[in-house]
Amino acid sequence: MAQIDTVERILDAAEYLFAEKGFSETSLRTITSHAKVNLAAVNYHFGSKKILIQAVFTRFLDPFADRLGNRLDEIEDTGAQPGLEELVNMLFTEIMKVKPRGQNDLKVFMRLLALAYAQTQGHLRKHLQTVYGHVFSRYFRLLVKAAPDLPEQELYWRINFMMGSVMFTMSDFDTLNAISEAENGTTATVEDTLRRLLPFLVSGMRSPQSTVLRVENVDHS
Amino acid sequence: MAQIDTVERILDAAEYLFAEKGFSETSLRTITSHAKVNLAAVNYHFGSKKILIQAVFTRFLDPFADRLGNRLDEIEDTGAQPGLEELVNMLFTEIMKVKPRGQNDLKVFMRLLALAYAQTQGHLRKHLQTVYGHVFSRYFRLLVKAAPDLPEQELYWRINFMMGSVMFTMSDFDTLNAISEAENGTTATVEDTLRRLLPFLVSGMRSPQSTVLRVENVDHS
DNA sequence: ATGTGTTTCAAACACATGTTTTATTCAAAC
DNA sequence: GTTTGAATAAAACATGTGTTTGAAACACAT
Repeated sequence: MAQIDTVERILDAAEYLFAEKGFSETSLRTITSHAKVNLAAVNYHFGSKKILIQAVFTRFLDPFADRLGNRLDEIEDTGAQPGLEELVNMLFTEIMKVKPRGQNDLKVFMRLLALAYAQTQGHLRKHLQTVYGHVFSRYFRLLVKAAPDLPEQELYWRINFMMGSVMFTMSDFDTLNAISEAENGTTATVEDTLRRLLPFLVSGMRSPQSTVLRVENVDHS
Repeated sequence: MAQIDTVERILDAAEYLFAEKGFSETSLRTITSHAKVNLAAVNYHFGSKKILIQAVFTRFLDPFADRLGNRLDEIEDTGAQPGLEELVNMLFTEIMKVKPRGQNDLKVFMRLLALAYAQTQGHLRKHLQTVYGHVFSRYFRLLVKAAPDLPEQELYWRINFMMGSVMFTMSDFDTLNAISEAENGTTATVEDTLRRLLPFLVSGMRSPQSTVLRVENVDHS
């Protein structure tokens, strides 16, 4: 094969540009010219733009899900019962291990994840659900076991509150960081910010239920 | 003028469809046919699609910002120093007062807000910043005063963690609620979920700073 | 060298988009 | 009744899109 890295170059450019502008807003022509590749190469190698989008996610989500799965295996093997902080910390650690592709880095990874949620790209959500749903279900089950004894639906929502903090913060990281620099002269790395997130999230998960809602679920002690 | 409500009908349809699919993914033809209005009406009444997008936000953000501003005036007049929980509660209360337009409701409002952040629609962010930046700055300053004595940049990030939880949860509310129903047979209203958010966020804001940042070291190579 | 299957390339295709144009309709003012 | 200006309608416009085509270039085994 000539130009063995054509596929990789397309993926690198697509990854970067998707994170920058979104899926619909990034044309194949922008991608291919940025990757210094012929326009037809995308449809030749991938088949369609939809499949290219999925391929971008697969490339960094596959090893991520694998590593997360291994961690979960270890936990189940040792029969350990990790606590809330330990679990969140584990997830963050695996997130930070995501390998930068080309000039792309962790921010791109996080922004793509957030876009996958926000942008109503129906096929993408379905794709990610069927491919990675199993691993995340396992992780969620551990979270449920580790959480303080709250009603299941309370826990469910709190987990999503957590996800929201992480997704939003990371996807808008560059903007937020720029504002931070302008206002108090400090900048942060993605790792710094994840470390800041950890106690925030753990405290949120451990917070008492709102009194209004606790009415249905009275504790007479 | 004939058909006095043409503008309103366009705004109703656009609001609903933008929230459903996103801005780039919603064509003017979809909007006008949904609003039972001629295609050219959008450019005649608004000038361009970009301006239509901004108009959709202005219509529900103007009264919202006004009410929030009034609340802030009251606080400054009385010289009160509201606490964290009080402040967040105040914001949520104002959010829940946002009037449904046509068949649209609070979910549409929240989803549009989240889209404004996620979708890199540069002109929108700039527009919202210049029009509503002042009110939100006032609110943020109150938050800073109400927060426990943390370094300013710590506070800054935590406020954004909060925003993330709210935005993400509300923008994906329908999906999350559907999953909740499938898994434990319970559904929630937007109001329920905001009430659940309140203690979660307040606890997060009050969490101790992590002294030892115990995220494992990672080598990217 | 030759032949073969793969990859690249320029061009064209079919279609959807936002926008503009031109003509028509309509309600109210004179 | 006529006139005037705004609102609507249908059509065309210009452009950008994802995709397909068919020929050329290429690597490589025979």
